[in-house]
Amino acid sequence: MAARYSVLTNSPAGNEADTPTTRGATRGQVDAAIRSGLLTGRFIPGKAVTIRGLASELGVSPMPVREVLQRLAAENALEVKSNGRVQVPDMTPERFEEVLKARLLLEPELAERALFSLSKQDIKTLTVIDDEIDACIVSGDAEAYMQLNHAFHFHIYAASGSQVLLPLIDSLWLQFAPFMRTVYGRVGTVNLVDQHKEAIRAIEQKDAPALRDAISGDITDGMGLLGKEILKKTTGG
Amino acid sequence: MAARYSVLTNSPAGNEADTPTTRGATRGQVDAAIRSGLLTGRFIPGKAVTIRGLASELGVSPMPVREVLQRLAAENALEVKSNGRVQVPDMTPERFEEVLKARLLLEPELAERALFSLSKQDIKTLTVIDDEIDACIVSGDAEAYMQLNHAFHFHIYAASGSQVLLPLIDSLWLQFAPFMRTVYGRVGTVNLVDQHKEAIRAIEQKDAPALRDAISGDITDGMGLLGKEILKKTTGG
DNA sequence: CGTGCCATTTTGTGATCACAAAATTTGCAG
DNA sequence: CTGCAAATTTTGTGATCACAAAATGGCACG
Repeated sequence: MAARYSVLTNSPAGNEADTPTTRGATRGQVDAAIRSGLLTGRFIPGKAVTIRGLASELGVSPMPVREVLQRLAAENALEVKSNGRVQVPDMTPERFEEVLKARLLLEPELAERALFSLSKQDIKTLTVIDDEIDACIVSGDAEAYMQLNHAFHFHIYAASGSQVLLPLIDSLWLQFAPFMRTVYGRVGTVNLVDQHKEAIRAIEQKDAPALRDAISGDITDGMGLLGKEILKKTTGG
Repeated sequence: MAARYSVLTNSPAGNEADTPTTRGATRGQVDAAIRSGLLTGRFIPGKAVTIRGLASELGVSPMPVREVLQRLAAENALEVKSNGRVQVPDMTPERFEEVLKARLLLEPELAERALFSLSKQDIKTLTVIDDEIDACIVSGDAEAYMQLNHAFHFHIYAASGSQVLLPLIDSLWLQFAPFMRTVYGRVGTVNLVDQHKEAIRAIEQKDAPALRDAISGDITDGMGLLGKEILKKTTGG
């Protein structure tokens, strides 16, 4: 069977106007594809991912996939088992509690650092994103919700220009996102509440403590309550 | 010149009692070698590292080096520039301040989590390490000092059994270690003071707040004061 | 019908190759 | 001597290959 170029690659010889000069373009596309898949929950925790499988699915050789998988394993988004097999890590209560703690330590801090770099245009963008999030919650589109929730948070964080804290938070999101997707698949999205509007108000008023509280509350509401409950149930039965 | 198997590799065909079953042994050795080199300051910030260079230096093919470099780049220990070149990132005041902040947020927390897992044997080990550190400070052996200081901190942190916070802190150390090495090379090690003895005492007495303070103080003393002063000078002239 | 064993297939790993882009050196003209 | 351009070397990238270990499936035997 001829490898059917499925997703984000076209003919490998004819890219003239695309990104011809950029070194490592293929790797970048593979990285973006897998990363996006993890963040929106298209990879199931515990499921093994194979180099050749992803390579043929993306229409590229195994080489760039190998490198990207190593990258993601280094960020603890994927797990390399002792036999070399790569899989999406299973969530455990301990891991979950640690991710929650780390998020609560780092994200409010980075949000505050971004506060005075956020323009009126940014506020408008955040409002648009939050409206779309509300629509996804009622429509029950978990994948779109996750993508937009990520966009909301990282639109704030990215404004900080951070080079250290931001990658750490990136790693955290990659770790809990696949698990949260399974949670939404089980309990739906209607129970979701967010403190995004409080966050937007705090940004408008340049109120740092309020922004910290909103981010903390959003993390606790969206992740803490929901996830802890699920983990209790799954470990119990 | 024939590639002289320099460091940690022997004949590739005769490993029977070593690690024959372990998958990815070569990559693991390359990873350990480069990581150790970064943590002890054998790589200079701003200096480019080449795949083929490291490969021939370690007596392996470029393949495992490529993957390890991608891993370390994902941890922000190395920087992949737009032309594909890989180099040790230069330290900037902004980066330094962020690393310091992140360390102060994460490391006291992880130390506290490890507190009740630290045995009397661990305390003895820490005491031995700290004695060796004192010897290195007076003898001026910066490389050994850095290796031991890392060992001291991570012997505590590792006891926590953390799977999330520990890798984040790992990434932070890889980011500031090469820079700190250049600092010690400039101002020497005699000015170094550490709060390791206070930390050991807090562990003995299972005093969590005291341990947090000791770790925070150690970070501030060893990194904050020294590094900020250096960065001010270098950016000023 | 269950269980252990063997053949087959899948998969990761390390090595090598070909190519293009980038850096470096060389050479020449002003 | 200086500055620019062409040639050479270096370097990263993607692809393919060979091999070993692991997983899978089927088959025989109890």
